[in-house]
Amino acid sequence: MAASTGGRRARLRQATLAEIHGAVRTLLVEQGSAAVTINAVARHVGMSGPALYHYYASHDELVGAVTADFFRELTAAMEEARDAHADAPAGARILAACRAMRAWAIAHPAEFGWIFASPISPSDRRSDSPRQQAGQRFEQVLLDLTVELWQTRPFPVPDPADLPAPLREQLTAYSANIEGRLPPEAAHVFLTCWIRLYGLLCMEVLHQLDFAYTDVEPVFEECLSDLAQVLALDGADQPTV
Amino acid sequence: MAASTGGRRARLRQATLAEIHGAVRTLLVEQGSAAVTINAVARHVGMSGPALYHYYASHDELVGAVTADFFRELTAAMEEARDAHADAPAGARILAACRAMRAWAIAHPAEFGWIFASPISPSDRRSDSPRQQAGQRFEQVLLDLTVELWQTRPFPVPDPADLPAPLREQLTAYSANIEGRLPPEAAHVFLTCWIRLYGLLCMEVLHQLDFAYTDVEPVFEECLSDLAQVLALDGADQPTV
DNA sequence: TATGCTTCCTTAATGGCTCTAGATAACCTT
DNA sequence: AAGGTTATCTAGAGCCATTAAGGAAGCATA
Repeated sequence: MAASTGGRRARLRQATLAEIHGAVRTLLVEQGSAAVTINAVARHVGMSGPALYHYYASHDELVGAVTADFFRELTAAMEEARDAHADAPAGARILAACRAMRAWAIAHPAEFGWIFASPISPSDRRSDSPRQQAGQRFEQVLLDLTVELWQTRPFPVPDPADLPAPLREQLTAYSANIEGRLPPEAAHVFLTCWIRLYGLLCMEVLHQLDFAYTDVEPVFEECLSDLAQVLALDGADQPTV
Repeated sequence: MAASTGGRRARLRQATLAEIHGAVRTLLVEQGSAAVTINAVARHVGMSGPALYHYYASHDELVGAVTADFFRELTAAMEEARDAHADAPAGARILAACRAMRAWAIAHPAEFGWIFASPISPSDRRSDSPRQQAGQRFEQVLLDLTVELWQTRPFPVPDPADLPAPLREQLTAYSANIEGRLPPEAAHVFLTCWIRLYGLLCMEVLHQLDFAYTDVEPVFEECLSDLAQVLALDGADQPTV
């Protein structure tokens, strides 16, 4: 192995990688997922086919790498929204991050499709793949914000005794998995909110709502205000429901 | 064109079509979406490649036809659950149909993936494609039940004046689209419930919840009881919330 | 400076795919 | 029996992913 950072070769390699990723994205956006073939990408960057195998071991790996890019870009957009008003309360920053997520998804539907609706190739199941790592960092954004909210102004949670045992066990495991930063019942509220938000976005981007809506934005906003209520973000010190 | 029904030829053709669909499904389930190629399907039914083009004009059309099958099978499963206790109140039958939907999706994840997460090929965008027609019949099941519920024991709806204008306009259009069987504000409640349910199922089947849950069933049940509350299905004549 | 290793790229080739074209047999109607 | 229809075949063009084998250029060290 040569110098992995800094050297001229390494810089050139990075530039080539960036060019390859750019070509993949262009093909995806302009001609759809099926147009992203090794050969087409290679042609696009002025190489001939097999040369790409010096950068990625397979078509799947290339797709996984670019999908990780998309994940990171989405994450960055949400972090930027979160940090735009760093002094605002956690609740406001949660909403900002959620809106940023949808804005990115709407602006980049093809990319979001790869992030979300991809069958997740076997090679990307291993948790050390770039794709999985980017996914974990993505999840952290809203989790971090929710933890902060929980610590500064805890939201109402159900009595754990009211949760069915199988659910409670899974929540306990998840709570441990995030190092106890949320207790199981708070994790439950977090996951519930997250599922509603992400599920709605997924349906919108996959065109499952076309039969009823031409513009999902108000639906999304209503979902957000539902969540604000669940998380007691309504400005008052205690919810006045 | 020869006789389109009844004749011996027509019967043979139907049998061949069924065999083709069966081969597609077997390949999909056992080896994944990518294994469903024209050639592999043809081999499976003992034909050689191009012969399939006498039944379908393209790979996309074949996939669309089988996806429509899946849609119809899912619809039938829900209708069966709905009709199993034809004398039960509409609310109970709604819940039964929802559970049947999830049961089918869990039992047939690959098929559900085609129904839900397929990019919807351009040829299937036309509303007369078998795929779209099956989709419409599918939507009707829960819509019919909700209409019946609305007529027999109306659920609480928001004041239309509280809905933002853009949303209200879309709901009015949708209400007209379903021939006014639900007024816009009731349609809003229906769509909201529908989105939560379908969105959750979609996330489960696409493995987007694996990071937190190993068994989504209790989450689904909690979602259902949320919906039961929204639709005031709780047995009392009026919700006691 | 000369030698050899590494990196990047090429062409050639294999075997798969979709889909078209043309030919052939078998079947149905008249 | 004749003519049209239907179902199938083989051949082939033009894609694709991937492997193999080799060449040129940069870099490092003797």
